[in-house]
Amino acid sequence: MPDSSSSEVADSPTKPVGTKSRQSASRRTGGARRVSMREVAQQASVSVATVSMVLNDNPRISKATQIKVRRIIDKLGYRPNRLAQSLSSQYTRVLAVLLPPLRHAFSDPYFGELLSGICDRADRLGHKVMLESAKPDFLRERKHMELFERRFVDGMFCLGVNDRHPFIKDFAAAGFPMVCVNNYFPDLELDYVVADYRSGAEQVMNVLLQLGHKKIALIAGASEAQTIRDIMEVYFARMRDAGYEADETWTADGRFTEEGGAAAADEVLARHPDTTAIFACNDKMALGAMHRLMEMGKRVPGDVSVVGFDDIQQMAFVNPSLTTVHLPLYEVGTRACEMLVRRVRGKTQKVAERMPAHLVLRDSTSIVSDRS
Amino acid sequence: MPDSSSSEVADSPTKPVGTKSRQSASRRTGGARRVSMREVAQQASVSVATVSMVLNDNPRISKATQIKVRRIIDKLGYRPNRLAQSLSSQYTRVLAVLLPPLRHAFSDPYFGELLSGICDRADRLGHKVMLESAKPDFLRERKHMELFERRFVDGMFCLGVNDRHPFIKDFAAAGFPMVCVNNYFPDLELDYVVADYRSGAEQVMNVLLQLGHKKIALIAGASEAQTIRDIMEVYFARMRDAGYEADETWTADGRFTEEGGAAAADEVLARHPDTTAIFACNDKMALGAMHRLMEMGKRVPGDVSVVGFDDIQQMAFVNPSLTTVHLPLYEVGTRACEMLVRRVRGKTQKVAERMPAHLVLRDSTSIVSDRS
DNA sequence: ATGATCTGGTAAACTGTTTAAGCAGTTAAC
DNA sequence: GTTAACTGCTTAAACAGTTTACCAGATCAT
Repeated sequence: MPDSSSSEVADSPTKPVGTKSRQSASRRTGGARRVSMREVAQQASVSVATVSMVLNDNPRISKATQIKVRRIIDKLGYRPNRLAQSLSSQYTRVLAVLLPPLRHAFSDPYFGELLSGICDRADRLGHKVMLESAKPDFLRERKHMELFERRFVDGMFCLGVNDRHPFIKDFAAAGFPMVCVNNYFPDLELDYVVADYRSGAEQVMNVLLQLGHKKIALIAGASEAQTIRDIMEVYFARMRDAGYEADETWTADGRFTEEGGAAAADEVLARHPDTTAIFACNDKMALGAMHRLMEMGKRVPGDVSVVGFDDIQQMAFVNPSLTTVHLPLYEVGTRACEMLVRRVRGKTQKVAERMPAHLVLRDSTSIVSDRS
Repeated sequence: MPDSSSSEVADSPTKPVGTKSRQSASRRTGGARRVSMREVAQQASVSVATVSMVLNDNPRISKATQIKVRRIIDKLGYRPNRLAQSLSSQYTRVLAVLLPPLRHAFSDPYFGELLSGICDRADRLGHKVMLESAKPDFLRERKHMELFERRFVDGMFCLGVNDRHPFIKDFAAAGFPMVCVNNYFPDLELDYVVADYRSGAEQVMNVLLQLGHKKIALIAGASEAQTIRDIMEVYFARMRDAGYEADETWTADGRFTEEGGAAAADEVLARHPDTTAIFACNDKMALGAMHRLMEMGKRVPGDVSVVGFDDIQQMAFVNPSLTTVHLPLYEVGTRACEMLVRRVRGKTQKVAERMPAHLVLRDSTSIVSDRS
């Protein structure tokens, strides 16, 4: 080592290093010669530091050197190794998306739309997106923390979390950048971006009440999520304000699935056969409920109106097309991404954002029929 | 450097290194002390190589040393840095999924289901999954190659590619591990896993013909995909065999979307108002077609039977529930993942696999009505 | 003429692993 | 009795970058 540095210049410029790295490179990438910074530096007769500075547009490099080095880079087809960059810079420029461990989480348009927004913006901000599923094992083994501790990622998005997921406190405690997407925890100091569920619910209740409905059932999802509780609160408040009956018997848990929605519709209609409207907290449950209603021989919206939430793509094409609340999920995703990146870069203030939702009136709702 | 080895033991074990790394560690992770292998080695009075071997369960390490080192690892809460591991080992254990740049690609249950299978299996095989969208820019800038060249990933899945995507040849040419998911290129030597579209199409044609349909239209997607061409071939062959009319006028391109399916239904019915059955190459187009038919006042399946392809989750809950071909998309995903990992590990033989598809008979199909 | 400042660059330390080579002592084989 | 193969570990060289401290020469003010 002590003498190799002195002999470095004397050596044939291409031979010694070239031979070595050719061996190690060919070990994996059959044929595709791997070029390192060192080789670029040698060919350009500058130091690796200079090459590094050229790549990072450091103003201390002269125009002439810039051009000289860039020419060699192009000639050799050099690409900086991202692992080495990350190891050195401490930034991986990778963000993780933590999805709930539901069987169809990935194929759920709700998560897909959020994901879509996240990915698009991440790409534009120069970040990669990694997918993780919050399986019980995953959390038990603290893998969500390992992602940071082992320098896999710079930051994380949490989708579909709720009060039964105490793990989300871990990030804040350890100071790891995390943004909660489309859910929030009023009593925790966490960054979040949500759609305005409350306003969405208000709009639904307004239209249903205006259409003359008095017997309105609510199909909720897990009531452990704050956004769902927001909807429930609005529902109960507006029913009470209007002077109509509304208690636990008018609600059922649909677990956010089509099957659950169908079962919940059964449940509610068994208890209140005179129900004239069903308000589901997401579109999948609404679809399931609608399907079950029709199986029961009820007409939608003739006998029962149905309203969903989320406005996922397909709902404009089902029969009847579904009245629902449009959530700007894509935008929630992009916004969340911007915030997470900002947080990764060191911003420390808590961020919280609420994005507008609006009702989309389609064919699954109508004026209450008088004979009921 | 030459004397530091002799003084290493004499030095206070915690002080010199500890001080240095505390500084650099605190630079990012506010408070969460970062522990490196070096510190573990020091505390355990062994070399870093030994710690490395302990972690990798190298049999040359004695039981006693194993325990001693592991105790220190636990005590310090040490986690190996994945970047350093990857840099050294040349394996990132990250796989990329390349999705087509469609507006709703992520929220499309078709891709979601494939993705779900890929992610689950990748996780079990110790790999992470990264998402990429094959936007025009992305390909033009050769980013799909950069992913490999810059050591982001070990391998790649290509979903939703077709003949208009010449870039997929690049991987094979450069020797980068890639598996084509649910599509294939008969004349290219690429690994792939597909569902058996041909058999699925046979089953559809069988049932439609058996139900007495003679005027069957086909809504295709991009005919640049081999799997779609497979369906078309089967369609034409079976129509010809049965002695029924079938030419270009009986087909339309639905671009795989609901809107496209609706437009295609319009097109086909304008040309052939006596159509009694529509066979769509995916469920979204089938849904769009069904919706349009009902808007036109046609009854499904009373006037026109509709069959889809893919069997995505929702289709059991739309009205009427959709008869479709169930593709084992989740399993295609898992299988593709197994193959890619094997390929990354050095397996060189070309792999090609076809997974069985089966018809799911639901309410959107019926015997042809005689009055048409 | 001389010290201060600026310019453009280099050497070396640093990020945190893996792994090939080596080493001293023991045992087995020829 | 020499060679060979273990054993359990260490050393040092990779891996491929970033960054900091320093340095030689040019410019400038005094």
